[in-house]
Amino acid sequence: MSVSTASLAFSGAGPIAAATRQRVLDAAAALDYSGPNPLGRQLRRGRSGIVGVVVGDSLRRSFRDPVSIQVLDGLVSTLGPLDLGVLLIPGSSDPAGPAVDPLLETAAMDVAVIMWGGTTDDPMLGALRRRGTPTVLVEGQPLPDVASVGIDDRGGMREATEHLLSLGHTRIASVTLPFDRSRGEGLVALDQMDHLDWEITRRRLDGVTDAGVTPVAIWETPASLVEHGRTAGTALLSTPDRPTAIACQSDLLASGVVLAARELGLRVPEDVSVSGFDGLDLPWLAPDVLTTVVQPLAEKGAAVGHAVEAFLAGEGPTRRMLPVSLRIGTTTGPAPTVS
Amino acid sequence: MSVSTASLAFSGAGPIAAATRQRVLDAAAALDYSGPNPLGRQLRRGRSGIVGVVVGDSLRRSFRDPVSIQVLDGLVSTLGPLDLGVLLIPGSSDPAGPAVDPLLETAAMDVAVIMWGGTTDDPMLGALRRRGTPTVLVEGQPLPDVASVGIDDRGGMREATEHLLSLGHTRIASVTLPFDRSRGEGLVALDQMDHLDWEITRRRLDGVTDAGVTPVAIWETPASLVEHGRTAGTALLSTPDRPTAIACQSDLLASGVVLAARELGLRVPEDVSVSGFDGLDLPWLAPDVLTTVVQPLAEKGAAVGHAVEAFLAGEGPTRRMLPVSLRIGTTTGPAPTVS
DNA sequence: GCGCTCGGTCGAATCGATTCGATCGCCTCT
DNA sequence: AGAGGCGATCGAATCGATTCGACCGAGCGC
Repeated sequence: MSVSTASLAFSGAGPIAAATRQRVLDAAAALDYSGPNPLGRQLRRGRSGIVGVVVGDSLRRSFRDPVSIQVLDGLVSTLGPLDLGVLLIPGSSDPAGPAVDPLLETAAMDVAVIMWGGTTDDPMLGALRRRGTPTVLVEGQPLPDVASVGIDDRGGMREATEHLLSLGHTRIASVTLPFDRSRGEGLVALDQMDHLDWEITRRRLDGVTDAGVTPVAIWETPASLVEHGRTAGTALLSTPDRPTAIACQSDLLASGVVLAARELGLRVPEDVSVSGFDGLDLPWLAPDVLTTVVQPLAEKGAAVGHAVEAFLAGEGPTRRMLPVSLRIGTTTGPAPTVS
Repeated sequence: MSVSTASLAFSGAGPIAAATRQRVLDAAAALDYSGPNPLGRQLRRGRSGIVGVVVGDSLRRSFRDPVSIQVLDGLVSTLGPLDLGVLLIPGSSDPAGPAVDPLLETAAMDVAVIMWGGTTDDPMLGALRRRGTPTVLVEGQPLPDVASVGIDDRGGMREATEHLLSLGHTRIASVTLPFDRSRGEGLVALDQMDHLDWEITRRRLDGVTDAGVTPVAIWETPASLVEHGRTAGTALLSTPDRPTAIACQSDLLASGVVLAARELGLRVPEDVSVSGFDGLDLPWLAPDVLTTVVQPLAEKGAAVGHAVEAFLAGEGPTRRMLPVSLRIGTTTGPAPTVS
């Protein structure tokens, strides 16, 4: 029998007699041949069936972030039925090392996805453009030739800030995500605002401004983690003229701030109000429920999946912005009356 | 110029004149050819440079587990320098769906890794054997032809239990990981012990027995998550003759039990002692520090990486067992005097 | 001056599957 | 009975890079 017949037998497509098919399968079993070699198939098809996903910077850090996880989960759920696999690509964690992971340069992938599509001059984008790999950017600024998926960060943060204003707060501080790749930690002076290079941080900060608020303090954190929120909260709430409300750019940061407040003997929300961003479930804050801007995380992953699908269908880069909504919990309340 | 010369120019191997090399690169730039196509290279090499990793069952659940994350991180760190990529393969989460993810059957991979290498009759192992893909099993029972990486679960749990014994505890309960794929939740009667199919759960339970203890209650949880620990703790500590110590099979479960105890108004460790397993940092338990069996998570990932490396070097399946150590924190103390 | 050697370049085979067009019977319709 | 049609099978080209052996010219030693 010929190779072409065997191929027909395995693929199932094309006209083939049942008897021949069985004969091929028997022969395959005898030679313990276990189906077509994926590499040959991929070369012929010109498709690897693989989507490279750059998850934040270091894996350890990204994977501790429930936000990334849930988006990734939504993405995988969408890609699975399309017979696409997800190749994990570490972002550049080590400033001394290469700017982009070698996988990004050499691995076979049909489409690349950059979660946390960060800063404006990202070298990863250059590498992908050079290779001609279609790219989906999550939470980055829109670029020509690059598909993007984002949420209404700015509007959501504006809404949260307006909620605080309506409760009578005037001394509002902000705890933010990193400003740039150097990931500083601490108070940001007004004259340092120009090194704000991370798109998502900028947009969420702009939302506060949109509500007409100038924060009494801006605290930058190196990553969205509870411990950094705790550090920020401890610092911000230990000052004599402490803020009465703290708007955080993520739920993990916010929950750290709440923990810090509790440790300092402050009541939430009677003494200080705290708001977050993301809409996570935070069981360890129980019985408190965080006031937060809820973003549709699984849908975001699905939207990324659809953007990938569109690329593979030969359509151009797509652009999608998902809505957010404010969820009012128990961590925000009326501003304390001045004493 | 010829294709072979071009290949030499790009690979850098083989004798090639600098002038020719430059000419090739210029021509490549002119035709905007961006280096060799990975698929052709892979087909020729017979290697895809990809390691398929099956992470627990559903991605959402696995990624909420810091243990998986840290092992995965250690693995990626080891694989990166070897120019190997990690392909994420969802485990079988949906009992109605296919037993193994199609990726496991069709994706190109040089080696497969199964984290949480679970139950004895795992259909994934069959699929991989059929394909002839070398396989590394984490926390599974040793099998011929399959490399394995594990820790001394049994000894560690024995040590933790002996620690509780030395504090005078006699009424010791156990909160366990899932027994089998059905993932029940609740008290396990003694006559149901035979459906204990998950290797890791069995070994950790055996460790308790090794110390000479018969648990006064065994509570099975569907997954290693804080909320399941809280449910278990609430149930076990609400009974009139409650245990004075609870040995948990994971830190997340243990932290849930501690939270439940606090909610019930019980003091830890004065009223009830709690021990965990894994050695995670649990900031939300602060200022308490969990007594736990510490396992080297990043090293475990690295060990998996080395097992992969050994396979690719043509060596047979390797086997590795890593040591654990007991870390005594503030959540265990002398048994309360009987009233 | 002749031949040998070595650095550099080129041809061609190979990895494994897919797929288009061609071929070959056999059945059916007229 | 002859011709047309259709279902089944086969050949051969193709995807793109790697690599072994062959080949060619120049330089060097005898």
